[in-house]
Amino acid sequence: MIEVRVLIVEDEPLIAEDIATALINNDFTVSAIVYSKDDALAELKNNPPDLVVLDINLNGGEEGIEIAKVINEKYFLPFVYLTSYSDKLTLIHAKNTEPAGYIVKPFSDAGLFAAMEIAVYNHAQKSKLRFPELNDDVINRHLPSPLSEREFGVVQLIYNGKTNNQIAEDLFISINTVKAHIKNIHQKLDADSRSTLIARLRKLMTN
Amino acid sequence: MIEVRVLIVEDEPLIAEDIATALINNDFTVSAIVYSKDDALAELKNNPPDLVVLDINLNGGEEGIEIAKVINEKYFLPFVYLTSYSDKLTLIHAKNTEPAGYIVKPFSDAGLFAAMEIAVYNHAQKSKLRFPELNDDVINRHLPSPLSEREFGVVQLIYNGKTNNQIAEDLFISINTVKAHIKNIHQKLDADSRSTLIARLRKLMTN
DNA sequence: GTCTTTATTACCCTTTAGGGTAGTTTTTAG
DNA sequence: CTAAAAACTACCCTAAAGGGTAATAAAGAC
Repeated sequence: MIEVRVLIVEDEPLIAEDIATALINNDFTVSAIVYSKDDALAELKNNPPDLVVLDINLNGGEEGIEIAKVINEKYFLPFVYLTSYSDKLTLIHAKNTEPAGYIVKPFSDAGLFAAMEIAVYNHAQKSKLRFPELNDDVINRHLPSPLSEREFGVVQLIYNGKTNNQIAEDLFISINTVKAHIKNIHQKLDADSRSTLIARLRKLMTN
Repeated sequence: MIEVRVLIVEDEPLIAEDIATALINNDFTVSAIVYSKDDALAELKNNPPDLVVLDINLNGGEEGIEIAKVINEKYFLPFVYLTSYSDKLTLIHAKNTEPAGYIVKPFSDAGLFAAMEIAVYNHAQKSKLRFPELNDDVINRHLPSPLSEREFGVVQLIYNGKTNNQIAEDLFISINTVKAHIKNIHQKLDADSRSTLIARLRKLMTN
């Protein structure tokens, strides 16, 4: 079991405490409880959690949504809104920030737990989509002259930051051979250095 | 408007033609119509589309689902199932392959169009998650000694395959300065070459 | 105002990478 | 079986990157 650190952003201390207790009972760790947007942003920067519980209506406004936007822009973290079904307009704004879930007040222990679990799970799924492994089919369909299997093997090692020497050792071939392969790879991918090669690979993998 | 090339996999030629006509009427391009799994795989390899319309029940079996699995493993393409609500077990299998949508037979022109639009849109959203831009906050929270703004600027250029000279030109500074920055960056990120640096950046961005 | 961090530059030297040419050995396809 | 493609190797040379040291200027913190 991996520790999940939760940041609670809620301006009503009693509710915040309730949530904290419920979370701890369900094997979560509370990284901090904050009562304002500024404190929330500071916590995100200095003591980043794995998940954020976010009251939509902070200090009478929609500060929760502003925090959500910052999370989406600057941090790759899941967050769940705390909501009491206030006004519909706020809920529309909230939905557009793509929250991992909602906790509706008053909440039950089980409901909280379920929302958190789903949030963590969905975020793990999303994580898998980021920086996927190189795939020869995806790459080759963009190339006039496709990479051979061996060349693709070399490409993967370059992509993972290996030097020519390390590649030679890994593949049990001479460094001269490695260089020859890289020469051909550079031609096929129109690159002239490892780093431009890697940048091009990323591009090919997204299209 | 960008051309969307659609591969149709459907063993009943009449239905396939219907779909093709409807697609063309809705400004899609049909890259090919195939009637078997083997032909579908060949098309994916040799003439890759942007989207696949996939009959679940090909040749009496569940070949459509097998094709879907290959698409998920080897290609990063959205696909929509063609289904006639046959048996529930098949539908469960189909759901597990994460299709971008379903087209239910008999389909209407509008229904087809909607399903395709949604599929294309969702796929574009997913694409954004792949290989995201570097983010200094995300990177710095993993580092004991964070990157300065300038260093992060250099990092981004390295990440995009620029040489030291190009970086110097881009930032209007001396190549010696660039080298000094890179030296510090390497220390902070525990790297000793551009490519290991890039690999490490990827790793930091996913955690 | 001083101290610290960041940014800037220079010089030197070593290692790594990249590009050209050329050759042999496997593998694979027709 | 033969031709073509892919894999492997060597050698040479140039360019780029990386690491050490050191010094000045600018910006921010206290």
